[in-house]
Amino acid sequence: MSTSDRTAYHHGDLRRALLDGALEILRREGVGAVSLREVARVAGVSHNAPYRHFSSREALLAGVAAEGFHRLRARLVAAGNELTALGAAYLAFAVVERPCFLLMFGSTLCKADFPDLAAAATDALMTLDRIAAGRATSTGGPVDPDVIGADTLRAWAIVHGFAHLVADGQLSLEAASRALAADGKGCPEPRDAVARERPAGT
Amino acid sequence: MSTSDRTAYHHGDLRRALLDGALEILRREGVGAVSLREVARVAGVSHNAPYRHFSSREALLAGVAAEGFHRLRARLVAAGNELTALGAAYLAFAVVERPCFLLMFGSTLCKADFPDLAAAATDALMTLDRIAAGRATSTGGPVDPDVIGADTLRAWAIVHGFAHLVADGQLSLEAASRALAADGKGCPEPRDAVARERPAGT
DNA sequence: GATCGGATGTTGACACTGCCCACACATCCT
DNA sequence: AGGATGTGTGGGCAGTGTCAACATCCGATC
Repeated sequence: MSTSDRTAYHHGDLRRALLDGALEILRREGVGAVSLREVARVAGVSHNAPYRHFSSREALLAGVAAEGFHRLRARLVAAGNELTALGAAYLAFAVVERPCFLLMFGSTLCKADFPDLAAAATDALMTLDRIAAGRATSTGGPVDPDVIGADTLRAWAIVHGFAHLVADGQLSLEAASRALAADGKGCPEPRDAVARERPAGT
Repeated sequence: MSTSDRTAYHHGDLRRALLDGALEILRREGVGAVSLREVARVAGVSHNAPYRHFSSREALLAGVAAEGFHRLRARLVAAGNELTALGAAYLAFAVVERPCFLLMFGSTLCKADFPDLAAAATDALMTLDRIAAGRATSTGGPVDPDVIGADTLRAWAIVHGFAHLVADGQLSLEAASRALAADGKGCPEPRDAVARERPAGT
């Protein structure tokens, strides 16, 4: 009834509508409120229509999470290649997209069950490494700590830790940002000095 | 029927049995499988008995999570006061008690709704700071970044980040342990030198 | 252009869940 | 002895995920 307005029997792009609706509900009311029936209701279809596009509720959530990783990746790319800016972007995503962030890195989904989700996650993280280290890495497969830079790994852990602490409400965004900025400058120890040499934007 | 064996009508210590049963199910089948009815079934009581001890499913989960924080605290205390050992203990908890860890730091529970849970969390984290910094801090209330040591905050974020990455399966335990150990020695930069001077056990 | 197959959406049903109600039982206090 | 109170029971309701059978539409093929 929206995109191509065929006959009102076939939706047009129900899969897209379901993902959008699910994200909307996720953002407003949390992951617990995302039910197949409610999402179907929002999309204006019967309670079983979603099963033509997602094999289960988990699969729908996996789709939403995968798109979350795509957005995270886009934010990282847009942040430029300075470590501090990358960290800020990561943190901002965790705050602005809190419910989605918690879905992406939570216990609800087992990434092994959803290859697309796993790929999206790896892709985002490899992008982070590629930007931070200023070199090209292949995508796909699990994160290999021997491939990813040791510096990037450490930076990732710090930022990820702060992001979770903030998302959980254990720490204020201000405190985390301050600590993160201080760490970025205060503790460089350039084992992988090449990546740090470039002045970068901001 | 267990502790004091009164009349088999009154359970004896149902609250305890419910918490134990819930933790058991949580460990074996994940948080999604923890339902009030199933927990009641395991405890051998009617489907409504749990409501005499927990006002909702969330409240039961909050109780389980609070006990998780107590166990985490115990592990930290037992680990001694060397930073590396503390980090390893934190990481070990995330791996061994993965479902509980994810419940404790996940989006399922809003800590603001459960004061006991919030207190348990703060208590564990303040214990971490107290051990790491070798000084006494007051307990209760949210974590104050001006009270907690800057060094501890940074260490906490790193360890917490690695713990989540491992728990999510994004990183192997070995890689995280290695990176953590390397970081513990490689990047001291003792702003808060007092805490590090003591040789400590192990 | 008619026909048929596959993709997509619908209706109905079942088992399960959280939560509310009224009721039964046990214990304790006066 | 006799309520008052805490604790467990049984029934019921609305909501959910999922399955099976059916309806409808689109596009390829004759």
